[in-house]
Amino acid sequence: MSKHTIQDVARRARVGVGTVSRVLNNHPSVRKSTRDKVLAAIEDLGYAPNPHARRIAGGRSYTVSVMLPMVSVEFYVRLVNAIEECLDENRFDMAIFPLLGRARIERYLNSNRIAYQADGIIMCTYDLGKLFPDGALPTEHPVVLVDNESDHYDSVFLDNYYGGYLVGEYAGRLGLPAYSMTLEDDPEGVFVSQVFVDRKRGFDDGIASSNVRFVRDYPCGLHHQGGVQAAQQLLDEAVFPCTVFAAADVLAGSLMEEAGRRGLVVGRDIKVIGFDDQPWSQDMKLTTVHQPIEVMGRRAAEMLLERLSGYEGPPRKARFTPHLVERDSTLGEVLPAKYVAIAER
Amino acid sequence: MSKHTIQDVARRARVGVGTVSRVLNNHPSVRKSTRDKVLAAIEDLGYAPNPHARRIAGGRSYTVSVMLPMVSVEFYVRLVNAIEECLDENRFDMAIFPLLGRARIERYLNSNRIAYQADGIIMCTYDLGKLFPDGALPTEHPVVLVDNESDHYDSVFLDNYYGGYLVGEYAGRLGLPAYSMTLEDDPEGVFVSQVFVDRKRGFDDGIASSNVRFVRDYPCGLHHQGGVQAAQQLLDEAVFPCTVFAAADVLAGSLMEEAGRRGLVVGRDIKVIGFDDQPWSQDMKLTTVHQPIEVMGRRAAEMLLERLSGYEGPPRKARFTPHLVERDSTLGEVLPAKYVAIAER
DNA sequence: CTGTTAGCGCGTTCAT
DNA sequence: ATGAACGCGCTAACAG
Repeated sequence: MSKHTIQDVARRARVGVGTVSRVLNNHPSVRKSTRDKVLAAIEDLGYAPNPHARRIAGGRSYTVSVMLPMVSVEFYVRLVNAIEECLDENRFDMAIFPLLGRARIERYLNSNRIAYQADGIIMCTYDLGKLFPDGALPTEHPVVLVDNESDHYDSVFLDNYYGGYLVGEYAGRLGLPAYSMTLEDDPEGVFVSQVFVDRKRGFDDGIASSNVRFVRDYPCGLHHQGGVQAAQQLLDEAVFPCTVFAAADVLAGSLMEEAGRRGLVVGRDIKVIGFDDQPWSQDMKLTTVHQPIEVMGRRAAEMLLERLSGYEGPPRKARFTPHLVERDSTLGEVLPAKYVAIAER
Repeated sequence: MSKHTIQDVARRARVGVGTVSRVLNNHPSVRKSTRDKVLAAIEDLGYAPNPHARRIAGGRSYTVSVMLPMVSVEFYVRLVNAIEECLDENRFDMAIFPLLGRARIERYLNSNRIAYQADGIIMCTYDLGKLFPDGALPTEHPVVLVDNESDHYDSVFLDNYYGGYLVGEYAGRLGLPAYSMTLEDDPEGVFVSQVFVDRKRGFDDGIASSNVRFVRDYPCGLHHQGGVQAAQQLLDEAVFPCTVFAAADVLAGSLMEEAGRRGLVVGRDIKVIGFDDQPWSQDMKLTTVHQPIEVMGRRAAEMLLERLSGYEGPPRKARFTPHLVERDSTLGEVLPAKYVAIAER
C-alpha cells in the first residue's frame, strides 16, 4: 500500500484532486497535457489509489472474488489463470476463495464475508441451488457461474452431455465391449458436480444406438490415486479388447499407466477415451474430448466486467461445444482374441 | 452486504453513532443496558459494518490474507482450516491467495494487490529471501511466516532437521541398508522448500553415527504419482530387507502401495518411515514423524493477532519439535535373506 | 458513560 | 477543462 494519497499527486502535478481522480478513472474530459502531468506525478510517487476508499466513495473497488471448490486441480489452475489474465488487462484485481468443504461453505452463506465485498463474483462448479438458499448467493453484486448452467445468473459452461454423446457414438463405432470411469459421489455431498453426470448420460445415450454392449461403470475419486484404484478393479474384471471412457483425462492417465504395467497395449487391447484434452494428453496420445478452458475462463471474466460496466440484460448462457480429438489411444488394430489373451498375461 | 449503516442502527437504538461504534469495537466504557439496546438494533436490522469504511476510518478491516503455494494438498488444507478457525473466533475474516506459479508470484510483488490491503499476512512455505526483494513482502502490515524460519518476521515452523534426525537414528537402529525419497527440485524454481532439505540433512546426520549403509536418494514430485514413479525405480534397484525414509507421508503411501503390488511385505521386507503423521497414516500403520499442523496454524494466527493488537517486540520464532510414532510399517521381524529373496519374486 | 464532530482517501457533483 | 466542496460509512478525539 502506497503511503501517498490523491492529494499528494494533486499537489505534485499542480492540479486539483478532482483532476487526478478523472485521470485515474479514464474520464474523457481531461486535456492531454494535464493528463500527462498527472500520470508523471503518479509515476514519480509510485502512487496507487486505495481500493477501500474507492469502494466507499465510488461504490467499486476493482476487485472480483472467485469462489471454487479447490485449486491445484488442473482444470481450476487453467481456469483461474485465464480469468486473472482478463481481469488484469482491465485493471481489476482478483481474490480466490477456495470453499474446500462443508464447514467453509457454510461460513460463506454469511453475506458479511469479505468475499462478498468485491464488485462481483465468479462462482465455479458448485450447484448454487443445492448450496445456497433460493439458489442465490447472498449478494447484490453481479455473479457469473462457470462450469454450471443457470437461469438466474450469467453462466459459462461446456455442453458436457454432448461431449459424452460424442464419446458414446465413437465407442459404438469401435464395436468393442465398453466400460466407463466416472466421478464417485462426494461423501460430504457438497461437490456434487452435474458435469460428470451429464458426461455419463451423454455417453449412455450415444452408445445406445449401436450394438455395443456397455458392461459397467467404475466410480472413482478425481485424482491419480482414485483412478489407479478403479483402473485396477476394471482391468481385473474386463474382457479384452474393450473400450473405456474415462470421464476426465486424469483418470484416463491412471488407466493407461496401470494397463501398461500389466503388459496391455493401449489402442489395441484397450481403447481409452478421456475428457478435457489437457495439454499433456497430446503427449500421451490420448483420444479425448476437447474443452476450451482458457476461452471459457476469459468469457466468464468478460461477462462479469460487462455487468460491472452497467449491462443489465437478462441472464445469458455461454454454452461451449466440445469436440473429439482422435489419437493413438484408440487407433491400434484389434488383434484376434486368442493372441490378446496371451498378451494379457 | 447489508444496506444499513451505522446511522440507521444509531437512530433505531436512540443513541449516537459513537456509541454504536464503541459497541462494535468492544470498547469497555459502554453501559450494559445501552450496549444491549445497540446489539438489539443491530440484530433487528441485520446490520454488519462495512469493512472498507472501517479500513478507511480506523485503519483496519479485520481481514487477513493467507498466501500459499497451492491448496488441496493435505498439509495446507489442515493448516488453513486451523488458521481460519482461530481468526473466526476473533471476528477476523480470511482471504486465501494461492500463488500457484511464477507468473502469479510476480504479480504479487506489486504492493497494490488486494492481498496486501488486509490488516496482516500469513505467508506459508515460500522462502521470502529468494522470491521478494530484500526478503520482505511489499507491505507495512504485520507478517507471520509458517513452515519457514525467519529473522525478519514472526515465524512458526517445525524443527524438520530434528525430525529427520529422529528417523536417521531409528534407521540406524534397524540396521538395514537405507534409502530415501525426497522432494525433487521444482522446475520453476519457486517452490524450493527448505523443509525437505532440512529433513534430509537431519536424516543423513542421524544415520551417520550408526554403521548402516545409506545407498541412495530418489527425488520425486510431492504427489501420489510422483511417489509411485520413484517407488518403482527404488524397488527395482533396492536390496531387501531394507529401510526407506519417505520425506512425506504421501510418498510413503505410494511406496507401500507399490511394494504391496510386488508382493513385498511392508515391515518385514521393507521398513517404511514417513513424515507428517497425516490422519490416514494411523490406518495404514505407517511409522512416521508427527507434526502438529493444527497447533502450528493456530499459533500463527495468534501471533498475527497479537501484532495487530499492538505488540511490537522483535521477531519471534515458534519452533515445534516433532516426535517419531512407531507403527507396523517398521515392526515386522526381518527374515533370513534367502527366504526374502523368494518372497520378493 | 455518551453525543457530536472531524477526518480517513476518493468519486462526484457544481460552478467556473 | 478543471478546481472546490460534499459525502460515502466508519473510527477516534473531544466535550460534556
